[in-house]
Parts: sequence; structure tokens; C-alpha cells
Amino acid sequence: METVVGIEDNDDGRFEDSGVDRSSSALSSPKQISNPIVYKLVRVEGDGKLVPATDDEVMEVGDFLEYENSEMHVVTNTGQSLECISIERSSSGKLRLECLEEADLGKLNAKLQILQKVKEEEKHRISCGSPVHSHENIDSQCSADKFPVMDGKVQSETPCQEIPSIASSFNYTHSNQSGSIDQCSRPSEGVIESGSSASAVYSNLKSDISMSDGEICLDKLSIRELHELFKVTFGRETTVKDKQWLKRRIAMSLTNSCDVSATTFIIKDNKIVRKFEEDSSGNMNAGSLISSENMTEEDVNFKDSSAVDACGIDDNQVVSETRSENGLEYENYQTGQRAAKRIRRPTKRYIEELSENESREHNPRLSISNKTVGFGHVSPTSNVRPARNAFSEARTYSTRLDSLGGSNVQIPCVSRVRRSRPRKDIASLMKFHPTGMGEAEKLSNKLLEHSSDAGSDFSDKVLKSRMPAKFHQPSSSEPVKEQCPVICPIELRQELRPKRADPSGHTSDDNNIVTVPTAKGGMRRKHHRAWTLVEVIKLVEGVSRCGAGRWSEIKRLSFASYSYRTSVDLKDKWRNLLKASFALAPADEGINSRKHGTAPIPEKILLRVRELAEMNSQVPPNYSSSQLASGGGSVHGDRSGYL
DNA sequence: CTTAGGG
DNA sequence: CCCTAAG
Repeated sequence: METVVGIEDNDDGRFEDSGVDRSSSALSSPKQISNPIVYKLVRVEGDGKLVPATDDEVMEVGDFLEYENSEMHVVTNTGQSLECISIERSSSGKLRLECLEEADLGKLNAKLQILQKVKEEEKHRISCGSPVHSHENIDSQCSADKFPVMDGKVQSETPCQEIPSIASSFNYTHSNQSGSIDQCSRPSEGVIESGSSASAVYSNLKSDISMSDGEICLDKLSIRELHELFKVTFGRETTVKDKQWLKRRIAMSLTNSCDVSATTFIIKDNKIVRKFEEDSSGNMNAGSLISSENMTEEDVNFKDSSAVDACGIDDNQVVSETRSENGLEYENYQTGQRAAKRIRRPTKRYIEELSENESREHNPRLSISNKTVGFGHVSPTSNVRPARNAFSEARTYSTRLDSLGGSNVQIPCVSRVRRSRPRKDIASLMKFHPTGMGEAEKLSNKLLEHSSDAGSDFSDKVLKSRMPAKFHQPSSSEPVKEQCPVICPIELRQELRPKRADPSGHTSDDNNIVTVPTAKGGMRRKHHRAWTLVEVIKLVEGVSRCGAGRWSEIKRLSFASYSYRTSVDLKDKWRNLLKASFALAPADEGINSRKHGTAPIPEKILLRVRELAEMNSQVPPNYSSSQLASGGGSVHGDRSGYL
């Protein structure tokens, strides 16, 4: 698939065209939306110039891209979702990667136009003192499709399905009408209701959306209003009651940009411009205030749910959206929930246990929205990463060729993407608030199967490993944290890297080890770190090379990049392997007959293990020499003679 | 510190 | 995985 990149310039807050012609896009041809997205990686210079990303830069985010790629197509098909990534590297030379849907800008502007139109009409109506309809039908089913579209451009033949956001934009203003075409034909009708308490909602909405102040502040909208807006935007109703979610979605739709804070926009000269840091503090306050003020009963449940950072890295939602198109609103909602959960604020207890200093920054949305990027620096629970988790939940199986002992073996690879994900923030959090750890874990629970702790792990064995590994994989698989117990933004990238990407072996998954303080004062590893096939293979190779028993050496040679896996671990694993290899019916010679549920370790490997074991006479007398020595020949290039 | 074994 | 006793 091709690639696009939407670039966005932070400095003037304006959308920058990334070379893709957007002007012609959105409004007219719905096709464009379904067209493949094209991405391009560029860097935004300080002066706002776009510079093609260098290879290095690309590399830097390569993992990220890899990650996205697989999902991208899904998104593409929806025709309406957008996938965004935003990576910023430094304050000065920003490396930004964004994927914007081609039609986004156009769409956006179209929407604005519509809005403006509406607004004008409203004004007109108001000035005329036209009566206002009650909002009796606020929740009416008024389907967007039924309404005539005012804007000619939009009207054209935009399939509402495809671009509901546009088609319904207008509708939005009067969607609350009972759905009668008549009324609808009078666009401004019903929406405007200045002063009427009955339709306060709408008047509110109106004012909020109005551009007089040149600003759309989703924060000010109530749930209901958000619903409306949502409907307008996406052409369908939603039952989701999570405000944050709604806001985010709407905002995303509006800007189609990822690092939208879902909060505030400024409209300038018919262009939507984002509001940036300048007013961050203000926004923050406003945001928090509003969010609590406007909270309706329905919201209560989500009160503490913080929105996923607006960065739109939430693929689930995007995907789910497509689904809900089929009426699976529930699912949509669920996903939304999940999204919220991911960054969901810790439960009360957790919060309580947090120190005050933390509490303020605790709303991820806020913090993020104010830090255009602030990846790892935001609140502990907000993370961009988890978004990927759902995705990674699906394991991808594949086979790869691995050479073991000289022969090629087809090994099934389960890539548990994102099996563990060291969240620096969490790490630091746990470190500073050990008591809160339990909660923190609950949070990351399924998502972060192995939440790892960088902070406390420097006290662990990792320290002991004075391996040169550090030089092998500087930023990825090393316990760098030792140096910076707090937060190492540098390492963030690492998290993007899918696990075991490289069969060659030097792919350690993450380096972080979760350790928990033990009663005796020592540190204890918390989770089992499943041995991956790669590791096993390396181990076997190591043993074949150095001989069983020289674990520290093997560790040094083959596991330098695996900061966890101590030599003892290797030994233990080997022991298990031995057991396994011999457990496997000596009669069948490994051809098959493996107990179900047994580790997916390929026979060949076990065979090899056995072989090695034999060579080292670690073999139980019964199974000695004979069968293996001969039969095993098929498996290896015979490195015998090592030990 | 590294190994070997038991738990 | 952890713990510990032995080189």
C-alpha cells in the first residue's frame, strides 16, 4: 500500500499540506475516500518546512510503521476512519509522522462551510424571531440520509454511507426535528432556540458550534449534544455515553488529525486550526471544569475515565467504526469502552495512593492535549501503546526458516506482539508508589500482560549482567533504566517494536523485568517470561557450542541481548528441555506423539536437545547412545566434538 | 561468581 | 522461577 503522510506543522498550528492534493479531495468524490491512502514520512523543520525523512528517521519510526501497516488496510476500507500516528522526536527538529486521510482537509473545510451556512441561517432566523421547535424529538431517529443536503458540493452524490460526516453535517443542526422533511427543508429550524430553556441544549450547542468566537469547544457540549454532533459527523446515532470518546471521535473526524486533543479548535479564515500549547493551561482547567460540570448522570460511570490520548492511535476504534456501520453500535461502544479503559484512570484507591503531585496531571487527555506529543511523559496510565494491545491480542502465526544445527527447520512462530510493554511511566509510578502497584497492574492487566518495571529493576539481577550487550542493542534490549530510573523517553521507540521481529535472534523482546520486592529484601521476578522459540533455539545452539553447564558463557554468547534470562535461567530451561526431549516417547523418535498441551517446541529442537544431551552424557542410561546418535544425524550438521 | 539441584 | 549449597 502506498503511503501518505499528513504533516502538520506545529508552529503556526495550521494544517500543512503534505504534498497530497487535498483541495480537490474531500468534497466531491467519495471515491477518494476509499482510495488507498498514501503515506510519506517527512520531518517538520523548525521553520515549518517539510523535509523528507532520512533513512535513519524512517528507521526510527519504522517499527511503528510496521505496526501500523498491518492494520492500515483495514482502516483504509472503512473509507471513513483515519489512522494516525504522531511521533515527535525533539522539540527542535521534530520528527512527525502522521497519516491523514487524503480527504480529510477537504472534508473538514466542507464541514466548516456547512456549519457556517447553518450558522448564518440561524442568525437569520433568530433575527427574524422565528419560532423555535421544541426539542421533543431530540432523540428522534431522524436519519441523516433523509435530509436534504444544503451544500451543493456535498450534495452531489456523496453517499451518506461513505461520508456521513459531510452529508449529515448540515443535518446536524436540525436533526432533532421529528424527521419530517418539511421541517428539514428549513434548515435552521428547531435548532435555534435562543433563550428557550426547553431547548437549552441546542442553543448551547449552537453557540458552541457557532463560529462567532471562532472556536469549537467540544468540552462544552453535553453528552447529548455530543451525540448529535456525532450523528452529524458520522451519519449515525451512537449510544456511547462516554463523553471523552465522543469528543475524541468527533474531533478526529473534524480534523482528521491524530493528535487532536479532542478539545479545542480554532477556526480561522474558514480553516480549522488547532489550538496549541499556548492556551494549554487554560484549556486544562476549562476542560476539567467542564467535564465535571456537564457531566450528566449517564456520565457518572465514566467520570474518571480519561480519554485515550487524542493521538488517535487507537486502531480499534477506527476499525470498530466500520463495524458499527452495520449497526453494531454495541460493539462500537464496547471498543470505546475499552479504549477508555486502557487509559482509564486508576481506581479511587489507586488515586488516593498517588501523591498529589500526580493527581493534577492525571487526566491524560489534558496532559496530552497540551503536550502535542508528550509520549512517555504523560500520566502514568495514559499510554499510547496500549491502544495497540487489542490488536496484538491476535497472535499471528507464521513459520520461518531457522537453521538449527545445520539443518533448516520450519518453525512456527507465534509472534505475540506486545506481549509485554514496559511503560516507563508505569514503571516510575510503581517505583514511587509501590503500594499502588496492585492497582496499576489491574489497569494494565490484560493489556499489559507483563507490565514491566524499569524503575525497580535496576536493583535486580539485570544489574549483575554486566554484559557488553549494552553495546549491541543500545536502546532496545538493555536495562538502560538503571541510569534513568525515572523516565527514559529514549526508550519509547523500543516499545513500538514488535516482538521477535528478527529470527536471527538478536531480537530480544523487551528488556524490562518486573520485579517485586520480596519479604527478604531481595527482588523477585514477578512474571513468568515464557521462553520463546527463538530463545530456546539460541539456548540449544549455545549448549551445542559451549556445552551444557557453561551457562554463564552461553548467556554471554547467545543471550547477551536478553537482559533477563540469567545463566540460571538458561540452566533451568535446559533442564526442562532435557526433560521434555526425553519425555517425548523414545519409541516414536519425535516424529509425532507429543502430548497435547505440551510446549510447541518443535520436535527437531527436542531431538537436538537430546542429541546434545547425549553428547554430554547427560543422558539417562536407558536412552543412551544408540537410537539418538544415529537417528539424530538427520537433524544436525553434527557439531559433535565440542564437549 | 558460577553451578547444580531441589522446591 | 526461586533459593541455596558447593566449588
